[in-house]
Amino acid sequence: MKEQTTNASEIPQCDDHHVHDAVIDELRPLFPPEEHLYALADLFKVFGDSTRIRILYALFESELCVCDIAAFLDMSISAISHQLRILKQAHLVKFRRDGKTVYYSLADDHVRTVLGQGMEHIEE
Amino acid sequence: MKEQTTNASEIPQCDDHHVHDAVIDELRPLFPPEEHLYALADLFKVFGDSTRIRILYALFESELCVCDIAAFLDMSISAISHQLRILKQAHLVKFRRDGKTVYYSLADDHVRTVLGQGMEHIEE
DNA sequence: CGAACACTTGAACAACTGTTCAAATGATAA
DNA sequence: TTATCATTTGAACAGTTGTTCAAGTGTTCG
Repeated sequence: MKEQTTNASEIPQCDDHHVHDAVIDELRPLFPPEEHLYALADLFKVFGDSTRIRILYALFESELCVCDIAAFLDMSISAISHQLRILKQAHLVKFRRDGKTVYYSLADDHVRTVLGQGMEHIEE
Repeated sequence: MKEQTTNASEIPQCDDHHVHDAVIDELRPLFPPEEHLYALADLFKVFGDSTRIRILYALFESELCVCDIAAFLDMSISAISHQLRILKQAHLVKFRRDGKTVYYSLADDHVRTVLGQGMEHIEE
């Protein structure tokens, strides 16, 4: 049985590191800052829910109010509103208020690009 | 207090739908098939974890064995192996066995593109 | 003002997810 | 064969997440 390291500071290692150490040493300076990687994971986490994906595609062509999105996706207004807050915090959607109604739309074309890239990967 | 629909088949709706109904009717035929949207969310879900993001960036330059990835990211071999399985299932990484050692690498350039697109969104 | 409407928010709960630990598999060499 | 190394796998557990329900804003109009 292989010993497992419980403490993260004890680095697990292969017994003979031959070439690998060199590759890793070259890799380290090219590696993005940890904070960027966490931010990136958080961004994709927002895309990683089917309700939010469906909301984003609903907004693909034009802005919509919360109520319309809920009707279109056949979900409760509350559920949609909660998800819109998450999309808002991630700067994937923006909104404007007109009287009692709040209209949401995609924040920028970047959102469309990311969705498109992902869809390409799916469809191959 | 607003009534909430518990049953998803009862569609919540704004009282006056004025223009919105027309917009939605135009939207529906353009909307991607539900199965594509679920697949897309599942794909982004895989990107939506910092460990997996770090693994993918570790593989950005060259293939690595499980043990090297674990050493590089300062995590247990078991944890890395579990995540590699998820990445494998999503066709984001591929692998080859050489004796006792298993080498993992990015499945294709699509992965690099998606990561890059996401990173661009972060850095602005 | 008060009523009605559109939306937001907080708490609660079930469902899901990532890591750990322990055990198993696969491959090589003695 | 046995021993050892590299990796995989399953179960369990804590932490996270999405939806619902109920209550709360904010806006308009009479």
